[in-house]
Amino acid sequence: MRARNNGRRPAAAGTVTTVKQRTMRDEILDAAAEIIVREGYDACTMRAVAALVDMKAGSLYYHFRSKDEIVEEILNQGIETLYARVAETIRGLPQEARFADRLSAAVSVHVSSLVGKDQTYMHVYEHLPPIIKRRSRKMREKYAQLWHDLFAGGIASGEAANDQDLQLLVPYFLGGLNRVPEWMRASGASSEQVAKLAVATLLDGIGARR
Amino acid sequence: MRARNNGRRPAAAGTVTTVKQRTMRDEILDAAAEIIVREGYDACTMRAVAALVDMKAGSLYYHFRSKDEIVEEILNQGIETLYARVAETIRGLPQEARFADRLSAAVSVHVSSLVGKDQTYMHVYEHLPPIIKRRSRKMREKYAQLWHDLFAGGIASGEAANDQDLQLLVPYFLGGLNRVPEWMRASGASSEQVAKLAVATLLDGIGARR
DNA sequence: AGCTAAATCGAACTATCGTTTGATTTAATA
DNA sequence: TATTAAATCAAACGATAGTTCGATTTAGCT
Repeated sequence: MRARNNGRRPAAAGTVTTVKQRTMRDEILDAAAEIIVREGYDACTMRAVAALVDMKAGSLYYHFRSKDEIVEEILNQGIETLYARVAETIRGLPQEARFADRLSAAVSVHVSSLVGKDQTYMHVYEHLPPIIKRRSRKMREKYAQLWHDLFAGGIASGEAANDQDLQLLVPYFLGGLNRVPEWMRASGASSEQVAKLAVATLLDGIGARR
Repeated sequence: MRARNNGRRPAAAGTVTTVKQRTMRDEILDAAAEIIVREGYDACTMRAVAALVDMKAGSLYYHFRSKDEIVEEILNQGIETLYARVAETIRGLPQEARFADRLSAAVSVHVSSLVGKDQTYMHVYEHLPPIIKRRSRKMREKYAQLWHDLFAGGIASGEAANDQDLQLLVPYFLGGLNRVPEWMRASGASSEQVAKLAVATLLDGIGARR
């Protein structure tokens, strides 16, 4: 583990605000992610990535140690960004927010993060070979825990039925949401529509009221 | 489109029952599917497939024209088998069966087809590059139509709320189900558990009863 | 036994992959 | 301007992929 610049400069002394600087490293990551999303993992060759940032393949190795490092970083950044956004959203809700509102907010952020213009790299996950997938398991579990806690809170407050096995419900629910981007683009649905559908369906179900 | 034996012999003259014959073609397909599921698409090389059926890579080309043909056939067989099973299950239900029962039956068959010992090849889909995925869109849409009709029937009979946008609900629901096998193996849940959870959640939701 | 077609082998070919490396350019500093 | 470090290039390397094809084996039929 050699020390590395990692493409980011420390904030200037005496400055509190972090300056978000766009580095070559970031551009390469974006390019690779774009190719994976659009054309699949196989199409994401070092030469293809390099071409998208106007470089030759070999030059990428100045910024990354290997292709795996690129892919792994895409995945990690994606999950961490998603986690940060959803966690922040939940944290920012008023104390008295109802379960339904918490859920709505979380789902909205989750879905829009996967397809919005601010999109993260998380759905890249679908395209990855199993070997690389496994490495990110821990972070994914941490993210699932976020939702687990959200649901548990709803049950504790009596706003959600407590006959749910959260160990099954959470991955089931998240699994459904993660698949959304694939057919969203085709159907032309918006993040808001999907979020609304997901929340309404999850909370009330589609059964006719008795 | 050259005429092909396709690895199956026509039933003998005068015979009504179709004899299911295990051909080399089928074994190759099984081997390839097994590798994809266990080790990912990248690991599914012609040499790896050949080794699993005790052959050399070149010999596979006696049975298939290309690797793509193998992968495509795995995908198509999987979807068609799934369609056939679910369609048959729904068709076989008594006329007076309630919507909840129809749904339960369909979900059970769907889920168990994805993970059971009788597993189809459908979850191979996850691992495929987008180019190959797109080719199967038509059949997948046909399958979705099956579920669309099921839901529409529930709404028509008043057993399901009619405020659902089925164009969104169906892919959302199926998307969730298709992701099930991945975490099922990890959590040790059974098909029955998952099917029960999915149906109960979809019908009643998890919101506390008012 | 001899023949024929099906099935498989063995060995190569071409293409492309990730990666390495020494030379070269670019940009900042002294 | 001279020096130096950062960044990129050009070209190749070895590995492995899908594929091809003539030779060889296997199995059924006469």
